Amino acid sequence: MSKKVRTIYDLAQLAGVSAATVSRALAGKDLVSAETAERIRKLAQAHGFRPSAVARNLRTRRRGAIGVVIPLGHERGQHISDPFFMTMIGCLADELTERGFDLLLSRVIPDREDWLEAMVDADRVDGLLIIGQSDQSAALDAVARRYLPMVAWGAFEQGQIHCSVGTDNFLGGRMAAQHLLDRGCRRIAFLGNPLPIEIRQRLDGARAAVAGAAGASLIEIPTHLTAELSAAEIAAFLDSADPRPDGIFAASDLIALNAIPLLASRGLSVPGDVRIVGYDDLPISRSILPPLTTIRQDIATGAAQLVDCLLKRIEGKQTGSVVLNPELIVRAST
Amino acid sequence: MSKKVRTIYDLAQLAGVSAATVSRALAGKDLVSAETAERIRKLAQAHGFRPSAVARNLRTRRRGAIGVVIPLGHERGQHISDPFFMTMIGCLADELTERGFDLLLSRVIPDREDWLEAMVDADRVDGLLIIGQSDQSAALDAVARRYLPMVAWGAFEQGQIHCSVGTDNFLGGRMAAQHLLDRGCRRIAFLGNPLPIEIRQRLDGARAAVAGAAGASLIEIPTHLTAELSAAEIAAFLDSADPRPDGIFAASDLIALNAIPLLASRGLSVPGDVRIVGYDDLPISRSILPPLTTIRQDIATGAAQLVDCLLKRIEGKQTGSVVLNPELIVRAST
DNA sequence: CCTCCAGATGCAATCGATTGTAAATTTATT
DNA sequence: AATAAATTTACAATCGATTGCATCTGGAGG
Repeated sequence: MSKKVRTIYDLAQLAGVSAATVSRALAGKDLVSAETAERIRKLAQAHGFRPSAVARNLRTRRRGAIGVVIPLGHERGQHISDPFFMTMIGCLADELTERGFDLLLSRVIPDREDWLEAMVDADRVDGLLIIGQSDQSAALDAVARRYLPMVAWGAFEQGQIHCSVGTDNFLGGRMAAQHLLDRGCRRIAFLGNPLPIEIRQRLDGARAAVAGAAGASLIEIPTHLTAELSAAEIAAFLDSADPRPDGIFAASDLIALNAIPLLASRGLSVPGDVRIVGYDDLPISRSILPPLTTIRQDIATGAAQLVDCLLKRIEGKQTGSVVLNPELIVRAST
Repeated sequence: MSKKVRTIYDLAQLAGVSAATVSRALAGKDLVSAETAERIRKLAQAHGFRPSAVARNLRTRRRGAIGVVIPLGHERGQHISDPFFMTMIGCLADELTERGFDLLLSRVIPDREDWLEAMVDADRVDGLLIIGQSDQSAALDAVARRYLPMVAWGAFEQGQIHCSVGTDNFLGGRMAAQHLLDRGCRRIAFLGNPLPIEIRQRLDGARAAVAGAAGASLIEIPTHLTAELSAAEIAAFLDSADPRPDGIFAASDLIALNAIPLLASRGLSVPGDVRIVGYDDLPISRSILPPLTTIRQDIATGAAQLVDCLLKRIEGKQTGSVVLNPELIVRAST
């Protein structure tokens, strides 16, 4: 074995052609004859040669990578354990690799205001995906004015400048509440922190449904931001509520998961005494007892739409925002 | 405002110096006078100029990015919803950005054998972190022979070639079982699929503890690979076991979370009738009812160690594998 | 047998920053 | 004042691939 083939020049020498020909052969251009191309490709394979992505990126002015910005949790943990994000990342990774892009992951650093500008100026990626805009809508709009290839996951609001892809949280909330009403519930409790816009929209949906049902009322219980820490608040509500609710709409499955054992420990059966609906359709929601009725967001479709929009924008086209429909999954908890 | 400053040449012209000086000033080298450097830096700031990372990478032969390989789940979902990975990614992102590296995320594509080779040859990253080696130890060893900057999270086995960082699963398993024994349990059930090496080591630890206790026995119940799907198997075991176990060691918190409602629905109280220990110390384990006793892996420390090892290796130094100690967190479930 | 054309290949500039070394400038020394 | 020493700055090569344009080759057509 001779010395390692590092560059297309090495390979060109081996093949007895010029570097340009090697480059074209490996890129699959039709300017080289089929047989030469084949020979070069075989040679590259044999020597385990892959052209340097960095050099290519410099020349072609394309980065071959998409930046994905996610509110990743650590000890201080906000969404730290929400499986939703993990699933989303997985789906995005699939979509992006399929289209030949790498995935550059970034943490949001909340204490710096120019995090988005910095990302854009660093120019290491062809586009940006923002997962979980929460309350950054204004920041996104500001950047969206001058930077096209950026799409955000989450709520759609009238008047926003940036492009977003997400499910219709209002509709989802209404479906959940309506389902409880259809099952005969009349005193419905909403568990969740309405500060993030997505949650507020779900609450709005629930309000709309309840307002349309005779004799029904909605009790709104703001829980802690972090689902895991909200158990105490839920317990306090359950012990003080009089009369007790006969239906619960939890703004996320994680909250429902916290609530169910609390109900059980108070001798309340699900769905006998209280019916409960979650949101997200986490995998675990299917296997707990009783299996949880929930509103499902199709994450795979969402990820595909995100990437579609982004690629269109990378090509310079404008795209509108996408609002997907959520789906009611009925299980034993109602 | 004149036309956009895109390159150091543009900036050099503005500043009335050469590109080389700009480059050095921005890089903070001491070859340029302090005042010139300051002037250039101000100018760069004013024009929102950042030197191209791609060009720099090409010249310096450094990539400024670390590849993180994770078994990301999608629909077929294996670890799809395990919050452990999300937390790990978050911690790694912190450690890496702090040290000036980007995080390039990759999905494992299980059907291709050369996934690791491809990653290495693509040469887009300075090093690789493998999270969740599961059964790929041999593949890792093969690559480790020729590729230094790679560290894997997970189990350490005698004789492995590659560098790994992880907690002592044997010790963790023994601690969990010993804790149950100390609480007076004598018929202990182990719930978990022992195929992944990490789980097998936990089982081995549990065996060792039980073997050392008079009159105690260990019942090994292999559950489904995916924690979420294992409920049926656990139920089947609970209904057939005679006598019923008085202690349960779940190989992960997720499994314990599945098991607890099953126990409750059979009229078995925790910890009155059955004590139960989990593994991982997920955030939700603290807030369920009863709060779960568990074995905690310190993910933050693990992530820091992973990055430390990797950076040493990028500098060409050898490093040994690191085995961290797990910690028993006692809560109300035992 | 010569010209022409199309297809295949090579030349050389280019992407944007880094850096060894040479040149220019300033400061120190006698 | 003249030279040596030290400090700044500029020149130009380099990283490795891409690509417009020029060149070469071989066969068709006249």
